[in-house]
Amino acid sequence: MGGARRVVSGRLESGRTLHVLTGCTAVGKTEWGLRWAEVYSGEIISCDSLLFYRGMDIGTAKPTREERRQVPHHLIDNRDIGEPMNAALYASMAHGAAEAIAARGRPVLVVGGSGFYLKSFFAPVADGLDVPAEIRARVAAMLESGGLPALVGELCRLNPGGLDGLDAANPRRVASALGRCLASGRTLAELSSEFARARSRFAGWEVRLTRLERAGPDLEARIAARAAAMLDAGLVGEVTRLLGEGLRSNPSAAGAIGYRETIDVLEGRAPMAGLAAAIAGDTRALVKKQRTWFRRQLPPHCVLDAAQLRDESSLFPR
RNA sequence: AGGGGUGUAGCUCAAUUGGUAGAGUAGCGGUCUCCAAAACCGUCGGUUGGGGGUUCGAGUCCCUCCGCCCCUG
Repeated sequence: MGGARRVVSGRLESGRTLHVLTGCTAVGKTEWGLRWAEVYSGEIISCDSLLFYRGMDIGTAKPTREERRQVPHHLIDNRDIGEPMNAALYASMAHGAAEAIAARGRPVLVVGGSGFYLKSFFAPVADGLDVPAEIRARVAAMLESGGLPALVGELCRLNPGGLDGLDAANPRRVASALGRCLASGRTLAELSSEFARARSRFAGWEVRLTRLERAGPDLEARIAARAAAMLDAGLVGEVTRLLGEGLRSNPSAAGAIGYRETIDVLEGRAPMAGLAAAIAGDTRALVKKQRTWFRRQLPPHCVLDAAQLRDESSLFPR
């Protein structure tokens, strides 16, 4: 097996290639990614927005200690629950990890289902404009006192030519857009035409993107099993502990599937008896959102039926 | 068995003294430049448990049957 491995990985290592394995939650990408990385002596870069956080293990179905001993994993457990995370930071960290793995002469495998973070491997996701804390605070104060209309009004004043397709009903998008205009002194149209010329951090890499799919009933059964397994593994205890560590101060983490439903139970808004079903239901909703993203936002890619995969060598066909 | 309560969208619930049955959520579709398992937008959805009656008009009032819950025996 060692000999075969060397031959195959020798073929893979010509040039800088990024292998990206994605798919919706519970489709089986983690298992297949592990097999592939083990056989080809690769290292894994996680592309899941919640795996950064230390302590969020059970509810995120994080790769186990044992799995991480088998194959080196990157971008897992490197933030405390109270620390913010975002796509620009992710892109920078992922790029650093990929360069380091490639420098070791090993194949790079990205595994994950966070669409926006995934995008950073084949397109720019942020314009690099640094919005000072002072401006963010001023925008936040404006939102507090005048509500969304105040921000939109100010944004219109700064952009007499129009808002460039901005979703003016979305507080996050509006606040972010206003911050960028104030920080740069430019209009949204100017910023976006500049952004359109930006290149991905991985522009020099060959990106090979594969997405796993799975038939409805099969996936449904895996979602239910995943929710039940989380409870068996002690999800309630994990959430109780994280609440004590400030889970609530991180909206993304507190709103994550598995966590928000458990918080509802712990605070008496929902019955313990319905917890597994609630988690499975919200997981289904996530799967739908992921599929919309994959269908509409990913570049053309290879789609494989996870149930029919027999061999990791077919994951990234030429 | 007697007394009380209840029945409205897949689910949780609204609906002035009787006056065109609405929300949230799930479902379906969509947006995407620093919270993305986020945030936001659009849209489908009901013979108001069944039947009868009163009324110009009934989710609402009356009768009856059915289901569920609580109390008493």
